[in-house]
Amino acid sequence: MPTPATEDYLKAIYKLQENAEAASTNAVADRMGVSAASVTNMMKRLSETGLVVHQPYQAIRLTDAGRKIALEIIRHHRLLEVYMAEALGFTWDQVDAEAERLEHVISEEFEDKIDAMLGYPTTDPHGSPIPAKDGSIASANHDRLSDMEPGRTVIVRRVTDTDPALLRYLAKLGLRPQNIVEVMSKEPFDGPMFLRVGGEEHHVGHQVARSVLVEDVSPGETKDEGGEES
Amino acid sequence: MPTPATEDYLKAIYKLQENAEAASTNAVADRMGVSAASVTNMMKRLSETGLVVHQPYQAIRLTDAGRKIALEIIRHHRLLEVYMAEALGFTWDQVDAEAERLEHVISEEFEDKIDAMLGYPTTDPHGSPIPAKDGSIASANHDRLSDMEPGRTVIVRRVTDTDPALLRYLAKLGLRPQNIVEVMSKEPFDGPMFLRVGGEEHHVGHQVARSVLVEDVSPGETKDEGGEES
DNA sequence: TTTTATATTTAGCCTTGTCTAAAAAACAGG
DNA sequence: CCTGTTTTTTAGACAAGGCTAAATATAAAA
Repeated sequence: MPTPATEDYLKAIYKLQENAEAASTNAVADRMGVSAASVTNMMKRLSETGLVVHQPYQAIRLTDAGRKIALEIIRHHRLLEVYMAEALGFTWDQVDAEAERLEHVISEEFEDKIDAMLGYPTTDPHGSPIPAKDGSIASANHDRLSDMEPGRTVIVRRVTDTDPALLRYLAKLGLRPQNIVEVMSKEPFDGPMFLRVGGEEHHVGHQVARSVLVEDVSPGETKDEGGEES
Repeated sequence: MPTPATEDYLKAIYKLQENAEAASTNAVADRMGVSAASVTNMMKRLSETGLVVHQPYQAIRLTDAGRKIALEIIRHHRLLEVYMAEALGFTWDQVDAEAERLEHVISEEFEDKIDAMLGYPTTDPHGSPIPAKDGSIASANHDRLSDMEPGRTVIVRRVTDTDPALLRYLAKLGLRPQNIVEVMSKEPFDGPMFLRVGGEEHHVGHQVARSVLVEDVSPGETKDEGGEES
């Protein structure tokens, strides 16, 4: 069985790769809050146990075995988040920190029971997909709210930040999954956006809008697969 | 914050003391499944942090600070057991192992939420008292079923074993908290007892009967405080 | 292409928690 | 009161994870 530390490293590497970022030593160190030297050291050991591939000075990649563990832990994490929100009345800004610790210790039985009790949810309270038991995971190709042009109407699908203060702010604005947002206007040079959400109007900064993933549902908009903005 | 290992040591020492046994190095080692040398080593460090008092070659005692931590962890453990049994449908033989890992990682909020959701229970599924938040704990002075004489009628109050196989056996016999048991007969030399439980009759071995704590409710029986059998 | 800056690795050290083997203290029996 | 047994402690090692400081690659700039 992998240790909690091992699981955390694999998860960090997975998230970087998912984000299409290179899992460099520094990137992992940043995300984990440890020194770069600690990462190098850990990667040497994870290589030996066959969970990652790491040639010195190159990006770290997960092996199939490593990815499997990462996805199991992410599954635990997100199921726990849903459970704590639904069954225990935690708010969406509290669940991440709690799940961060519980994810390493719950049994397969515990996982199965809460999964069934929740009716086999597919996303967590922040809209992140919950990996299936077989290791498959839905990969939605959402846009960032910060990239949407004025006049667009979008549905919030996911929030990619775990900072409790930010999450409370987003909840107050109504920027939560499933809510509809109209982009009224947008200032240049990464300036603030002017939004209409559920009857209210708000100005939100660029950094905040970046962490909100949306789906364009503007009239006449067709779903195009993987189109980058030009 | 104490580490999980620290918490486990303090809990082990607490349980020995609760059982009126001396918390010797060997006793703790046994209970923890570690070597005696590991215990000596750990006690040196726990002494330095003021959680236990340990003079070489003498019994280990908890300080107030150490007892406080032990009780917090036992509270976590027992609340989690109730929660998993009531809310998640775990059987009473499964909850101990699961709680053993979860007890170290749940937050104060998690503890409070499940406590409230369960209606502030005072005992766990095995009848063990749940320490209050202030560190107080109900100390019931129960007898062992194995010590009860033929003719007595008793109510099962608590089971002091965590072995899943034994617990499943006890459940099948009906030897669970709140159930009424009549002692029909009892063989000498720690022989088996013949019991009537809920309309069925069973022969149970001495070791098994020893792990069942009961309250005497025979007709004409008065509650006497702390009376040892003569 | 040489210099400079940045990223990564090495080297060496530390803490926690564990172990085995050997030494020492405590206990028990005669 | 001495001797053998049991208990406990000491000594020394090890693995996991982490750190800092120094060395070395790599990438960027001149």
